[in-house]
Amino acid sequence: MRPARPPVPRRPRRHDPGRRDRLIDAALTVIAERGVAATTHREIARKADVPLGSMTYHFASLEEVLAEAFTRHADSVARVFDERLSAAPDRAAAIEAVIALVADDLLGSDHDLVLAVELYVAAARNPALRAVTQAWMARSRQALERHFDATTARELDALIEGLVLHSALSTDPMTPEQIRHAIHRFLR
Amino acid sequence: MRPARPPVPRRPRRHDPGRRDRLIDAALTVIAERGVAATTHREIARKADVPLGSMTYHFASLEEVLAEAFTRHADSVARVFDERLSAAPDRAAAIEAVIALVADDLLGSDHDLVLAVELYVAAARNPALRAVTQAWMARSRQALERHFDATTARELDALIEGLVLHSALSTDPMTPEQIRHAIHRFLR
DNA sequence: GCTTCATGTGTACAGTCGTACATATGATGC
DNA sequence: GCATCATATGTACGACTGTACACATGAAGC
Repeated sequence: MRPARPPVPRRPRRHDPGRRDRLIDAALTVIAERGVAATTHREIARKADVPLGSMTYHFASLEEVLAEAFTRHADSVARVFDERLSAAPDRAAAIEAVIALVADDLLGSDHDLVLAVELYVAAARNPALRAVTQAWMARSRQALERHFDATTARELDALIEGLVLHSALSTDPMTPEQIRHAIHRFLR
Repeated sequence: MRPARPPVPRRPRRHDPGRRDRLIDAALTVIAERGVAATTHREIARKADVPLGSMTYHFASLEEVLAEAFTRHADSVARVFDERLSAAPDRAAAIEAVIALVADDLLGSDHDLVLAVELYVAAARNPALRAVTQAWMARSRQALERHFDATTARELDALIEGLVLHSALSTDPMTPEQIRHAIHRFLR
């Protein structure tokens, strides 16, 4: 008799609803840890512990994965932004909310920090991602406009961006007190 | 007789001193046009119109090319920064110099804009490039300190960063008047 | 003029990539 | 139970990558 075909260790099929979601999360993890440049089908699949073929089944292209991942990330950051600001009863509280946003939420997590910058360069080349970025910016500006006039909101948004980016790239990041000082100075 | 080996059109050897410099410039062009991710030995060689082998002769690795390119770019931007600010006789002129820097130099050239963001993400993963970024930041802060105290210089530097980045990514970039307004507001 | 060797040129190689696709399997609706 | 088909899995393919390297050539020093 012919020997049974050699025992190719085919991994058992898994019932895995929500795998697509997990893949998007895995993609975000890979982007944050390794950068968009190193974010490949294979790397994401490895992180999520699924076979390569699963990527092409759930996504039409790598671009689609990136777009979905960044959209999810921007949504989650924007949500925090909204919550912090809508919880502020007055302007003074709003200023504190902004300071907390920058010092705690944005600078508190290297993860988020890197994701933002990665999104920026990706957006520079990819129209779909540029749309994600713009929706994100519009949303945070809108949140600021709950408490500040449109011009102030726009300028403040830019200042926040600068403070975060500047701190992110510095070996000597600004302290929360320095952040507070800069924001108060602008809004004084 | 054996036919002469088919006429492989070997390109004539060129006497080309300064080729290494041209390659670094070509690398900057490729980075600006296509992004770090698409910046390959072959792409740079094509842009500079030299054979692939020339890349590995002049540079030990692609990383080395990127580091040299970004260093050159940072130097050239920092030089403009220095010149604008050292030409300002007083604080009022310095403020105008800063406005001109942002509105004309930084936002005036998509090229420079993209290079800055590309450098930021590359720096996030590459220690050599992080050093380049930090030297650049230190230098621009130092230029600002000709006219402003250290704290103001640092905050202003961050604001500039934010204004530039924010405008770069927006479909609706700030006008020079809006830039002027934001900077005056901060320094008022 | 001859030698030397820095510089210039072409090509090969092994690895990784995105994507396509053939095949397997079990949850679901009947 | 049975059929269906969305989902899961493994693999193949051509394209492109960084890098190594063999060979060519002519400028520079003697």
